[in-house]
Amino acid sequence: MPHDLPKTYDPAAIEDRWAAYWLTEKLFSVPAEAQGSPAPFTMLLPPPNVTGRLHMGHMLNQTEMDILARWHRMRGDPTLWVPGTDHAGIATQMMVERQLAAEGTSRQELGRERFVERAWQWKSVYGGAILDQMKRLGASVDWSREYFTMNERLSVAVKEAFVRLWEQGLIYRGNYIVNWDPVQQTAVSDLEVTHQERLGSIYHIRYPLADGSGSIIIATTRPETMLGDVAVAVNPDDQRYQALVGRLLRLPLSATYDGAEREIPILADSWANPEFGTGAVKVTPAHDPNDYAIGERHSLPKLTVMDEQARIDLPGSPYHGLDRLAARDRIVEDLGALGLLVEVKEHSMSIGLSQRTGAVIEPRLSTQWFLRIQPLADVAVAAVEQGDIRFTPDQYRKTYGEWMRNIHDWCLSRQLWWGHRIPAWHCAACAQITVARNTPAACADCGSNALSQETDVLDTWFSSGLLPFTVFGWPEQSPDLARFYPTQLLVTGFDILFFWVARMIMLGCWFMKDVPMPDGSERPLAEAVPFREVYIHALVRDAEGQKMAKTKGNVIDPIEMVSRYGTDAVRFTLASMASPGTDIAFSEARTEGNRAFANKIWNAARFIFMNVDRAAEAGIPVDMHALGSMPAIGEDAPLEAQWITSQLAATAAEVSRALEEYRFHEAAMLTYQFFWGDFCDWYLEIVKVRLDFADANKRAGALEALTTLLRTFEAALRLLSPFMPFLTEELWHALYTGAPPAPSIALSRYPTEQDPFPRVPGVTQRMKSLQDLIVAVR
RNA sequence: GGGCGGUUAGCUCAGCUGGUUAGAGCGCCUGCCUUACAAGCAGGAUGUCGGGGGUUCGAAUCCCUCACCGCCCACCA
Repeated sequence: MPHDLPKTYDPAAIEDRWAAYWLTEKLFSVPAEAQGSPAPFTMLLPPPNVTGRLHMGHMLNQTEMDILARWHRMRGDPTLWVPGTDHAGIATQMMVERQLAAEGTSRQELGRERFVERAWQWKSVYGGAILDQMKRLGASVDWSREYFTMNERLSVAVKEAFVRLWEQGLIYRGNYIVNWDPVQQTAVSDLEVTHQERLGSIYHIRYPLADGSGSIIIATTRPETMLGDVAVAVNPDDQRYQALVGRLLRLPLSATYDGAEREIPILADSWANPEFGTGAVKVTPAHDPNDYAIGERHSLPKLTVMDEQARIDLPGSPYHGLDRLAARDRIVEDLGALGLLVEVKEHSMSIGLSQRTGAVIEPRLSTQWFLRIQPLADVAVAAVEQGDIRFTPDQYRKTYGEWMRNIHDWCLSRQLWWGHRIPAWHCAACAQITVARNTPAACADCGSNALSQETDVLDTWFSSGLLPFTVFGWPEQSPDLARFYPTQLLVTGFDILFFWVARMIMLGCWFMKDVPMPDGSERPLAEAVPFREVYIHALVRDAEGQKMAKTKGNVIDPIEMVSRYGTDAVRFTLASMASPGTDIAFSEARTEGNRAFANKIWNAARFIFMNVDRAAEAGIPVDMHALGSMPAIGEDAPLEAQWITSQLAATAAEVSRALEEYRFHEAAMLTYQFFWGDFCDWYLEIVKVRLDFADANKRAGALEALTTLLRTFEAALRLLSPFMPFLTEELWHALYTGAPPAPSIALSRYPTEQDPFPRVPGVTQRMKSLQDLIVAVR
């Protein structure tokens, strides 16, 4: 019997069951048809990496999105929430390599083809685990539309996007200085480099003039790069050096690999800062971005002196084969022996580290593929400035704008094996490049068939940046694309504002402006944007407000929390702390409190069901399905009935208002206060005395009270449902004794200010007097 | 070097566009197994809202300033 609930709420007993039910019944699948119906509410789930497990940040993200999705769905909006996972190039490749290392083998030993196979195996195991965890959290996504960023369909779209950009002249390939990760041996973008303040040394080194008439002292933090020096620059306005400009220096140590000491010029360049060091700066175009720029300005040669692993690459030299740091020590030593090391000082500097591997980034000259970003950035700036995309909190609009206005070309290529391979083919005969959607039979230039495909893959964020339209079938003009693009809202963390949000805006606006509207008209920018709104949430920290990190050992596993307190309690905790713009200090104590809240609701249901049963025993069964057609609460109804229904209406209105502005904490607290404070503490206590079915004289009143109680409770469950989907689903079905009016409470309607009960004016004041009286008596 | 956020009860945090005795959870104190719930009920204590100055009839809330904490961005050897 559904009314026979255990005394204590046990989430584990019901959550798996409902998660499976929502899945098998495909409750949240949305067809593309239904033209002319209300505008859909569409969201794209930020795809988790297939590298491992979900963390608290994912759970916060999914909780917020799920609350909004369920709320919109219950308000009657066709709601589509698309889930998926990301192949996460570097991150996944590293995991697989680590796994191989544990097996005593390596990527190189396996070869590209078999390595990629292994990566796919990894994906099916760990990608699957992540999806299972999402299901456990109750995310009301449309599983029929689930994607993986390297699926065949998405691969086609990625190639199409790349080829189009190439055809538009926006992609170029060239030898430029890039951020090089010597551990993964790949280029990474500026965003993938994190900077850390570290105390190092600055070395003052004497470079003698070629004619022996004197010397100049340069300052450097990376003496090993002097092997690739091609000049020394001084500021044109620097009085100290004006006479030396144009003269030649003999580069120390260069005789060891060049036969004789190489002569390099002193040149004037305003980059040299007279205030810094000695005012004279060595120029190494192949190993420093600033020096590269100087080299370009003065047409200097670019000498590469390090290999892919950041070892000195100068055959014949005593430094050959040494790691850059070992080489540094050796060079400093040698300079000292030569009497050319003038001074070594401690120096605090910002050092670039690879976000993924932690390796010190080595600026390196290499051939890479770039996207000319300015035209895309211009459109992306316009979209936000015109208000076609709105940020919450608004401060991120500014952050975004500043980044977008100072953007650099995007290095798209990665020297990895796991990822979308660049659709370009090199001709062995004429060395030309053929970029094509499908493997070309012959070189587009000379017709030779000696073609080999480019070995580089694309930056992961290139494919994920296309997702808002590729998930809906682009480049096909599919019904999904027509119906669901642009998406309504993106919910994500600030950590991927530039990586992902900004890229989606650029690529979405750029490609979609060329796709006509469903009626054939030209697409305005407001309809080309990938989403109309962005809600950016903060970080989930531990209870002490510390950032969670494996090294600190304070990482909280959401799945563990869920199995201990129930998904609803954890969700509610996150929601009740999710204030826009503020980090969340996840507190287990608070989660316990919310588990108590779930238990409170559970027991309120038990009390109500007990009375329904008592009424039935007294010969007055209540038909839940008939409650909707009962007259509304009138002025002749008891005060507490008028009051609780008014409170419900007011709360429903306020919750909706809070959710409209993404004030999750407020929405959650409102439901909490209504349910516990108003409904349980006051209303239930007062109504208890009326529920006397034994006394025939009181039966009419008792039945009326029970009716209002049931109607209010049923509406309260719906009010709470987006926040606590499992518990409310269970109780809602129980309330209807297993025969509910809809397959799920998620498909019922959200309470509004009018529905189910209109507010009664003045009742709050009258109730307040009664409450004051009762408190006084106590 | 730019930019942003924070500083409110013992702890973790709310307090939106300024308005009656500043709130929540947990913790603490007192009394209750009242037949929905001890993961509960009733009651209680606790805050010169970081310091200073200003605007206002009125400021935790707006402005200035100082202090401390945190974050983001940036090619200064």
